[in-house]
Amino acid sequence: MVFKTDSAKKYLKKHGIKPSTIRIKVLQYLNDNKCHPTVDEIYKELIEDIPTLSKTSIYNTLELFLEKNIVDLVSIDDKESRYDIDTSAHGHFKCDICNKIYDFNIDTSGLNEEDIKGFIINKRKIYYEGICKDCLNESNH
Amino acid sequence: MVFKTDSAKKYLKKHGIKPSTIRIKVLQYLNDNKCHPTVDEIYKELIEDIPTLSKTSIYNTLELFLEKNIVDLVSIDDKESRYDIDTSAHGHFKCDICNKIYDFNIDTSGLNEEDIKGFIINKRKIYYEGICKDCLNESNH
DNA sequence: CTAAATGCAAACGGTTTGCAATGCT
DNA sequence: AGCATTGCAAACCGTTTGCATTTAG
Repeated sequence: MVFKTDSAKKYLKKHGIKPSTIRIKVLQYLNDNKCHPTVDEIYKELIEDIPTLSKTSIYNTLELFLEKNIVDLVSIDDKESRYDIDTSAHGHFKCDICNKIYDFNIDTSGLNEEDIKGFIINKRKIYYEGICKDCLNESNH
Repeated sequence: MVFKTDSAKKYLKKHGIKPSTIRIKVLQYLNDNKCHPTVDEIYKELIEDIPTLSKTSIYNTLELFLEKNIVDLVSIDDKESRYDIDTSAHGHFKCDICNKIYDFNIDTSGLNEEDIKGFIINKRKIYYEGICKDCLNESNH
């Protein structure tokens, strides 16, 4: 699903973000690459289109997107931050072998949250680690 | 609950760790301060007892503890790593106001993990963010 | 014209690394 | 003596900062 420039502009405006060139490109990249990219991955891709691009701008843009709640920060990787355009409730699974990150649906509504009753919960981050199916099959060869 | 030096030694040996002075002290610190301390916090405390202590040794020790599975890494704080001597299944709540980290019991057995069926799950990390009761009360004054 | 957005280079800070010094058996 | 542990200093690297430059309405 490609995010046309016009739709991207509208989308940003709707969320109170002035649609600059970089912001539109980053939004489109996130939408086309839902693999929770890092700043570096986004930068390496967009520098092809925008030769004067700086990483600072990527950082600024993602910071703004986080504030406006159109992306989520994924901290499953201890080294660098990843960004997810899918802000709906779901979990992330990281394979210890291939390091791929999988999304998975998770219904947290049934969870017993007695211990933190009366707390305001703004975000639930569910990170699993283990070995994915592909890597398990690989090791059976 | 204080971890006597002898018990700490036994505990380390049982988990295949040679009990050096630093390892014993770090274990005792983690056991006495179950607030998921950072490397810096541990270092600042232990340097009082061991004037020649280096941060590298704290890093080494915690790395070893992680390998031997007697501590868990808590990555709820994006800036620095925290370490938890309680390796039983439980969630962590971080207050956005006071930054305190609360443990809470959570029963993940009821979660629907259909999407990652066939995966080996080694670790489930549950991080919540929001506002804790204390800070909510504070704002009512 | 003006304010916002972008770019650049340096700084920052938690963590890692290589190696020398020390400690333990 | 020999091997593991510890300490030191520098390197590393993702991220932040300050400020100059450019862009857009």
